Amino acid sequence: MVSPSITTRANGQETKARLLRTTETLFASKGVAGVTMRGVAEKAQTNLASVHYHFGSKEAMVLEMIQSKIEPINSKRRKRLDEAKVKFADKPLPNIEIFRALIHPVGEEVEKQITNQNGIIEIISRSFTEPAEFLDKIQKRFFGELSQVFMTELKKSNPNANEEDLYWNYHLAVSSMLGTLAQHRRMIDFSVGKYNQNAVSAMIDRLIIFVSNGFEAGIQIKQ
Amino acid sequence: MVSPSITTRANGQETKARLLRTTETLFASKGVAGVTMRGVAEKAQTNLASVHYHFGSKEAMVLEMIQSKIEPINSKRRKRLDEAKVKFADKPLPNIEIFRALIHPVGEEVEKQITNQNGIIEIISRSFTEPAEFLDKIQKRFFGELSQVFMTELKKSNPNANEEDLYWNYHLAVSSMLGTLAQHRRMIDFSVGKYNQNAVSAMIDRLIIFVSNGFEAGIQIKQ
DNA sequence: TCTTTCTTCAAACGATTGTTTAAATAATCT
DNA sequence: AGATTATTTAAACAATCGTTTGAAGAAAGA
Repeated sequence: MVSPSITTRANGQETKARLLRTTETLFASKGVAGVTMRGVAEKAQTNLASVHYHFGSKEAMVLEMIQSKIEPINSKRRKRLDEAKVKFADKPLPNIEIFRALIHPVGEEVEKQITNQNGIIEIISRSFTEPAEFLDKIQKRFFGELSQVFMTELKKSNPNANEEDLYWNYHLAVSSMLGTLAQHRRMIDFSVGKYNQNAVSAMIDRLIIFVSNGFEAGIQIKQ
Repeated sequence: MVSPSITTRANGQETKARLLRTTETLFASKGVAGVTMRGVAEKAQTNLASVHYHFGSKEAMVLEMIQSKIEPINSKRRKRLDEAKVKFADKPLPNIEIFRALIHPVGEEVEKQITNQNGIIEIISRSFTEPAEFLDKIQKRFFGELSQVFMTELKKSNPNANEEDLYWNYHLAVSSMLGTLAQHRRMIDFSVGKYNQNAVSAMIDRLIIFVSNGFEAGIQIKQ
């Protein structure tokens, strides 16, 4: 028989999606330790074993959820970088354009969520305040290759800079970005009551300026 | 068994110190989740229940250990700030002096440890890659009051700056510092084989420049 | 010495965790 | 339809954790 689209049975894919959403919520509010197989199963209104059936393990489930959240951002990062290259027509990019391509997509993703339930910011934030073994996996998986792309671009834009300086300050820039995202909840204490999506956007814009200026101050010209 | 020691008995205080050192080692290498009461007891060659006897709970034990590591750094931070005030004789401090007082003591503490076993950097790093509930306690306990001191000083040094800009960029600076310390292991990938205490010192110096320049770029002058 | 206090010990408690098993149910295919 | 596959279910497994208990041991005070 046909018409598989009209029939809306609980065909596993739907359950899986429901499990991922639940994982998202739990992870955003309590981190990886707060994601328990039983908790996910219960909140997603299914059985404990079916969670293993769909993902194989807890770690695989959480990583798949994180991937679904970070991948779109990384795509935008590459896209933004490419657009900037076109715009500047093979001339070396200003550093701030490179860091904008790296950082701004995070803000865009935040704004995309009208119903700002389990914010992407919370996901990212939690991702970088997790026990180290977990964190390492995330970094290698979602940040390794991307870093090389951006590092290459920074070299092009700063051909006369000491290479060691470039590496160090790129490291500082990325660490600052991650640290700021991870620490974003501290902001709530500052901007009492005013914490919203605009506040996040403002933070992102400020972060870009902060980071690119810090970066440029740190690289010295050869000779 | 035999002649435990010529000098003293195992009088509790000694056991407690031994437990704290063990906690240090485990925490530095595996984080708070890697600190198990049984593991600590075993490595410290004492009994499980005696760990509770000395600390009351696991959390209290870990926090006491962290406190013993962070307190000296915070003392140095205040001292450095006071010294700078004296040096500049009531004139407003350059921002970089303020950030140097905030950040440099971390590097000093690293250099102090000749036998660089469970480095202070690892402790701090782990402290900021822990589940959020734990992290919040650490931040409030070891960073709340200190932040106000430094914020006040920044206001004095930038009397014409927009106060909102000051808050935001101080937040960015602190987050960058914490993020960099937390992410320090990424450096190992960069400086293969060359990762040592000098590398940490170099990182600290670069971080100070990075942060103070990022900060200054972010604050705009009123009118 | 006797007594009191501090410290250590073995053992169990109680709760939670990720994972696996094997049977039951639902959907799909021939 | 029947056979096959995909999914869900209840139940148990196995391991780990922080904590508590009550008694034994050691040090210090009287």
